[in-house]
Amino acid sequence: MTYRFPSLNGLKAFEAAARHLSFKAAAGELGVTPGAISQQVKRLEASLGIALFRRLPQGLLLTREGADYLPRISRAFDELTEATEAVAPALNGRKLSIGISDRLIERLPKSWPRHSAALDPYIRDVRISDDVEAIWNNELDALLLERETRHASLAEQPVALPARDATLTIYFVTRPGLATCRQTRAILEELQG
Amino acid sequence: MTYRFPSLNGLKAFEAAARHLSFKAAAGELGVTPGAISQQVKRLEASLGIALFRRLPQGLLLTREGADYLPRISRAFDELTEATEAVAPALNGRKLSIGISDRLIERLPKSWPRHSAALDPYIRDVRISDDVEAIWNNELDALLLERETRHASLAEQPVALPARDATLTIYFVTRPGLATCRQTRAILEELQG
DNA sequence: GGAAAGGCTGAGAAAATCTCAGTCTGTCTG
DNA sequence: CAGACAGACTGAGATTTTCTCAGCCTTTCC
Repeated sequence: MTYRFPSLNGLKAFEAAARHLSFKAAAGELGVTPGAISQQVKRLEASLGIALFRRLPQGLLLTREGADYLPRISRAFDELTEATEAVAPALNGRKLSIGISDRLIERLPKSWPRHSAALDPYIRDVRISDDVEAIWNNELDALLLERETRHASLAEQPVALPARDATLTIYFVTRPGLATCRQTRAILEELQG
Repeated sequence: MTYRFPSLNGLKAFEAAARHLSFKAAAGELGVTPGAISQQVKRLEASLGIALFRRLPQGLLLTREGADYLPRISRAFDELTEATEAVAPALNGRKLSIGISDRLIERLPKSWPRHSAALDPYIRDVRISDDVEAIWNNELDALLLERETRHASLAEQPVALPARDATLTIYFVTRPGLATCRQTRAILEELQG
């Protein structure tokens, strides 16, 4: 009983691209460049021996095969996500401690984060900090930073916010195990409005 | 709607290790060394923040969390496998052309492959060849070789056979898109007896 | 015509993963 | 009890995969 299926990274790229019908948008979602998506999808198509997309000047279209494939891949991904959320953080219900760099806090909407009632159940406290070490020490659960740390063992989720001065992209940094939990999702959604 | 879950390679290692309750056996199945499995599983556990296995002197045991996780991961993998088989090769029902290196054919059981009725529906012809190029030219669908080619864009499946002289490990080489199809499975099963 | 958008590609950089060789612990054997 | 063995772990370095970057191409829209 051996499972055999294509590169799982390729499937991830396909799934996102098919959902958006855009390599560029998929790239944004997955935090890579469009070229990377293009290459992943192409490799996937080569390994399956079929075309999943039709590239038209007006945009992408799923082929018949791609359209058949997508919902089943999505279902599998749902299962992986739910299974992971179910076992992973023994922190269901725990409130998170969050750090924000001082430079960033001046640029965030005033309403955030102290006065957002919606986040009360998820946030224990918010401190000024940009110390990534604090995450490893368990002093902080997450950091909001204006730059990526690109630290391989941390999860970084980009968030595009409307700020005082035009749009601001910030990064929500956590241990990987916290990247998907209810608390994190609630915070990110609230941030993005 | 963004899916977030741990490294898919790590999940693959976990799934195989949990099924065998052995890192070594999982390594054999996935065609890597036990050290690689050990590292993958460890990374997965770190990213989830929980232990999936208990390492006892007598062997591996799943933790409660690991045991909860496994069936759901397996189900997701089933779905990926089935979806892939459903869309992938437009060769359902096609018979395969197979090449066998001359050195190898002398060492295979006499019964194979020409006289195996079970394989009739799956094999069109068998030729003497060890030319990997022929796979890319579509002149051959698969090769049976005594060594790995380690060609990145080909799928190689090791097969342990009872041969004239003790055990013989050979490699079934195909395009990745053919690695999982019914024909291939039938041939491999027949080979392994 | 000119600019903008989106996808593609090749080269090289970066990251993830694997192998290798050696270690350790516990079990089995005589 | 010594010795052999089995299986898991580890760090260093090699290998492979994946990503970025910069530039190109085609189509659409002013």
